[in-house]
Amino acid sequence: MDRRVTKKDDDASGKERPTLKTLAFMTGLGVTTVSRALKDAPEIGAETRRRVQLVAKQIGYRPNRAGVRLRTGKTNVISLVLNTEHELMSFVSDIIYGVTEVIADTPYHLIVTPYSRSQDPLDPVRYLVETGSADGVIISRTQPNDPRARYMLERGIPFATHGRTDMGLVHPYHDFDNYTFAGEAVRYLAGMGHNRLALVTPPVGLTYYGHTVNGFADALSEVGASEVPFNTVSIDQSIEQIRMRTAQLMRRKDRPDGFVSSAAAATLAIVAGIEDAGLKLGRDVDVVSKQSSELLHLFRRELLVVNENFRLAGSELARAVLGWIGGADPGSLQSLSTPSEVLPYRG
Amino acid sequence: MDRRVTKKDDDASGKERPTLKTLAFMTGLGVTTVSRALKDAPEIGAETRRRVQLVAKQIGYRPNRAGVRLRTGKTNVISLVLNTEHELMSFVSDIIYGVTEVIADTPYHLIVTPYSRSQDPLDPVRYLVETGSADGVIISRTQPNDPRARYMLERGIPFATHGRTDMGLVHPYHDFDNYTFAGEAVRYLAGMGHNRLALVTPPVGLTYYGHTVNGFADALSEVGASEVPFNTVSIDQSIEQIRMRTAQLMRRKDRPDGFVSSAAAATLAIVAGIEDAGLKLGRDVDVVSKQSSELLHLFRRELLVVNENFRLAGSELARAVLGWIGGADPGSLQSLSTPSEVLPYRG
DNA sequence: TTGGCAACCTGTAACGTTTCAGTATACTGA
DNA sequence: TCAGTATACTGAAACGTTACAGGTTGCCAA
Repeated sequence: MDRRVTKKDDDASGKERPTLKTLAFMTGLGVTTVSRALKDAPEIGAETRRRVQLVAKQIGYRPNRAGVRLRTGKTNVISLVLNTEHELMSFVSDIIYGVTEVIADTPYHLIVTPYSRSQDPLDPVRYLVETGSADGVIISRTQPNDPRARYMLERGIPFATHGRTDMGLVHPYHDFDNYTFAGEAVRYLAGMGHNRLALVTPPVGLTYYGHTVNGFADALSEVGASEVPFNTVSIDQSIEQIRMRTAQLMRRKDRPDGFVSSAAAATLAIVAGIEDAGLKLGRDVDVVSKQSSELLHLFRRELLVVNENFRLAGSELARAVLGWIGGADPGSLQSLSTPSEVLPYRG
Repeated sequence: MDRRVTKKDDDASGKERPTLKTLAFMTGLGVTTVSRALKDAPEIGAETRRRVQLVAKQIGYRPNRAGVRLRTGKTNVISLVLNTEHELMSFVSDIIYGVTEVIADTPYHLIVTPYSRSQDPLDPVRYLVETGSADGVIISRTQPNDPRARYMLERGIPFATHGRTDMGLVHPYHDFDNYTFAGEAVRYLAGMGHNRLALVTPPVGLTYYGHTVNGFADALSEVGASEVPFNTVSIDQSIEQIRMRTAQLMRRKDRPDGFVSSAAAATLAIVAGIEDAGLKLGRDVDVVSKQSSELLHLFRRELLVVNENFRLAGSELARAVLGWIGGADPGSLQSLSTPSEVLPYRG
């Protein structure tokens, strides 16, 4: 009387999650046939195919990820590799949302792989590749000569970078055109009559540092303005540091009359520093800043902003990796986002 | 001469990723023994155990996640379920970082499962449970009577909620003490001589809406101040809406002389609205606001802030789920974070 | 009639892991 | 001496999937 339900004969019970075996039992077909029917293999009769797919839909069959992964090596996972130590990167959530928007209609899951400042940025990437934990990887904080990109290219794992590299190697990327941004910012400030400009740069070493610096420099000479060196500051420093150094700078006789800032958080600090020095934004000095959400104009109306859409970046990056996984030419999966024009406050 | 490398005999080649079979071959033991030795099973001799573990470390053995998952059902995945439609939730990245901090030393991966406003919030949770995609789940935007919590409790899947429920059911949570926050804010404003206060509430329907409203109301009657109703506004409305409604409110004769705001982004809008109405913060009206990063004092020095640490929330939530997965009593995995005191600007 | 072939379908093995049900050996106590 | 038992190990099976190497029809051309 001890009738235990063994795994063998409860296929039709409907309580357990259905597998191919369940479907095979219900349709009277073999497991192989069912598997093929579900993926529209050509050697399956049209009617059988329909029947299987109907039943599968009815009982809510979903392939077991572990089974597929074990058998095929396909993980259906995209990994977003993030540095967790740069505090004010609120845009991270935008990128994540952008990515999830794109993969929502796919079988892919998004895993977030963190690394901290103390680690080699290559570590998490190496981990992902060695353990085969993802079909595709998205990295940010890209460098001109990026060991992670090189590594993944060698290992043949699809990836996309947020920001370009400069190694003569081709791979998918999405980037914001920071050269144009910095140039437009300079031209705008020059148009307002400013001619002593300071640049708040991206982190030294990242590719877009170079783009920004070049755009700034080229436009400066184009409009005949001069640069007030401000090399001690970059956007991944702390608010306090940026603020203090800005105040120092602004108390000097040869202070700038315009700033170009690569990030909204840094801009808050810059403005605080300007005001610490007893100067007034919009009168003594103007600031053009990138921002990723519409907050800067609430902060100070005098600010001049250029919008960067990180949700878009996330979507483009996801599309790029998926494209590469799907076999597209990596060279065709590169995109560059054009800055909006410089926007003053409009009440 | 067509010596193909078959899977059978390349175990010692060192090129492929090592498996238990590789270890078994190298140590001369059986696969079972190796498996047990690696997890410190008692029936393995001490010396064998050491030997196996040494070799495993040497060749960098890592268990194949798909194999484990298929065999045991254990995914080693925690899922963070997020609403992607609430734009200004920059704190999301803090929560993510908090979670990753805790799971960094574990075999767990973090997957981000999104849902949009149009969907039933139960959908993503149902998906996770039905497909067995995670060992544990973290949800936010918790409601007093939360169908997701009820569902997961029924299905017996470990989870933690950001925010409490009120269903008489016990489960792990982390929450910020918004009752105390609102109360302290009111007392502080009263101490400054304000007695006509408005509350910018959390989204109606979420548990902490109630906490906040109650803390506000109780403290109001305690200090003998009165409420200026501002029910048309809550913090997940758009900046523009909040700003406009605040301006409307502030142009009325019976305008408030103090605000308590539940989120930094909303506070920016409130201040903009106040200024739109031609009034001055710190003279005509004061605002106490929660914030998750140190930005509000840069925005306006007159603001009064209370800090809420979302990175801590993420860590606590991760600890809670892992604890439950590990068999701890869910009732012991609840934590409440106490607000800092109300902080004025200190130059 | 027969051989060939196309169309459809099937069983078996394998991916890497853990669990079950053992086996072999050495030691214990009577 | 011998049963009993503790210790240390092992092979086979199973999780759900896909790839490989067939198998069975039925039809057509020779």
